[in-house]
Amino acid sequence: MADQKVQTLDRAFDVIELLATSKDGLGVTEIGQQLGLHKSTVHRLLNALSNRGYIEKNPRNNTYKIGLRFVEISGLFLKQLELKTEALPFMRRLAEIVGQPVHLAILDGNEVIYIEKVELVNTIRMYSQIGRRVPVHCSAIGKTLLSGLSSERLQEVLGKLQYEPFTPNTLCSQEQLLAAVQHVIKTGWALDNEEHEPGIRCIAAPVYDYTGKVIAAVSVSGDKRIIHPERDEEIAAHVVRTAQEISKRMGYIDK
Amino acid sequence: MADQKVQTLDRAFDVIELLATSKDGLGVTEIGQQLGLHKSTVHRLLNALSNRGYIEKNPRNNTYKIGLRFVEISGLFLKQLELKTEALPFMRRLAEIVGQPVHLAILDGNEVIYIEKVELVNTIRMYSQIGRRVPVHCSAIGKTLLSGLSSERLQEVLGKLQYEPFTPNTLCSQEQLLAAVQHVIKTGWALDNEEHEPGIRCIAAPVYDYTGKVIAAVSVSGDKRIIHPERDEEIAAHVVRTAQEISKRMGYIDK
DNA sequence: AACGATGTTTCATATAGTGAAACGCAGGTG
DNA sequence: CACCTGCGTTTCACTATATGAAACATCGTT
Repeated sequence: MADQKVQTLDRAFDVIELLATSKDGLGVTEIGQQLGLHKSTVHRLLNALSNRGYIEKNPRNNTYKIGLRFVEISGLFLKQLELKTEALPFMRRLAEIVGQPVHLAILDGNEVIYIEKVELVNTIRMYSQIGRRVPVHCSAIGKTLLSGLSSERLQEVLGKLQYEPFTPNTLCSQEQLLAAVQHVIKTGWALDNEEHEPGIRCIAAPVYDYTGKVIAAVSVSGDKRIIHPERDEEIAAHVVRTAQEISKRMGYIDK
Repeated sequence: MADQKVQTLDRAFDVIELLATSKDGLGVTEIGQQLGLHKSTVHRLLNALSNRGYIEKNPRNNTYKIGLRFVEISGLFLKQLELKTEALPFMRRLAEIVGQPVHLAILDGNEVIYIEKVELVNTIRMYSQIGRRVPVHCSAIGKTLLSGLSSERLQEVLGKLQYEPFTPNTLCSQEQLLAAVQHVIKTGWALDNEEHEPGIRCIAAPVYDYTGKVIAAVSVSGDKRIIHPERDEEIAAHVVRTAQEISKRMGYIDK
């Protein structure tokens, strides 16, 4: 049966999860009392787990806490995570919810590169393609990625941009773009209000990894009649949640 | 017996550790073959672990990999780590190896604050005290902590320092201090060559946490006849190793 | 010194975990 | 299309492992 239990494993992880939420470490008897296990059972499990480093004993007061081996296993796992692989299921779900194409992109120098894209069958064909570069200053994703830069690096990038006007709405100055980036920092999401293509609006949010850095941005794009200004907050909420879920997959630890 | 095994736990963690070092996920039969376990045993363990999220199954190709629950447990643990608690055993060991007082300090604005200190019984009494602030520009710890700042923040701090000369060796200019900080970045450790107290030399190295940021510095201080220039590389190696061990405890993931 | 609580160890016993066997399924081949 | 192979999944008789009651060791408190 797929949901068959293994009693010893369940007990061991009950112990681990209890210790993970306990700040000061717990003793054998205390753990047994909180989990309804005999103290000799707890003692045996703790010994086995500490032999492998998943739990550590404080010999001064005979309390146990989570061991470094958890961090090591987690680190091994995080190191080999592939953003696109982790992101895809969440992007698909977002595409289904909003009914519009979803992109994942990163910053490369002063440009945005799309690295993943999900679109449903009967949505309008976006010009965007995986691998395509788009300008930072007039994309929601660009502003989002800029929001993750240090102030110094941001100034450097802003100073190098060309501010080519694509539409009447394109932000054409450093001041305007800086204000937009600050808005992202404040609200947690960015808007492209027909700034790159006439009739196309876009909403994006940042993706973080375990170091707390912005590593990518995820976005929804579509015709202005669908990504209508009245729906901005609603759609932004979906995009932000998707970005948060991807961040969690990448090991981001909430403060 | 303290090293008594719990077979089921050991088998489960063998599976976990195999998956942690396998990039693409493994199937039931493959895991069984590599660990010398029957595939029905492996299947049961995988099911139990995936029910709790410690392992995840890829339903497309029936392979298993480490699950997000490991990252969550690790995150819970890392969030509540206390630097001083984790650092103390390593500081004690360093003090025993070098035979001199060992400090742990952080940056507070433009000053260094000692937050922990270990000294052996018969070492010379340092003026340093826990809680004491010392100037950034003429301490090994100060230069180490400066090395962890962004370029912009570093310039900001360097611009605000007073460069009060404590000894003939004190670095008295922004250029000198910047060069010293760049030396730390390059070599991984910093030297106070009688820059703060006549006759006292000091060697420090940076401590990182799981985000990859410099959160503290650890140092050894002593009389110049003991912390002799001829011993700098040797002592620096010990200090760097101690800082690396503390970093590892704080969840730092090596690249 | 006595007591109480906790941690540690022992060992008889019950049951949880094991693995052999069988079955289901998917992909490859002729 | 039928057959074969390998893998994943499930079943169940059996036994080896994990359990917990009891005893012992240790430590802090009175």
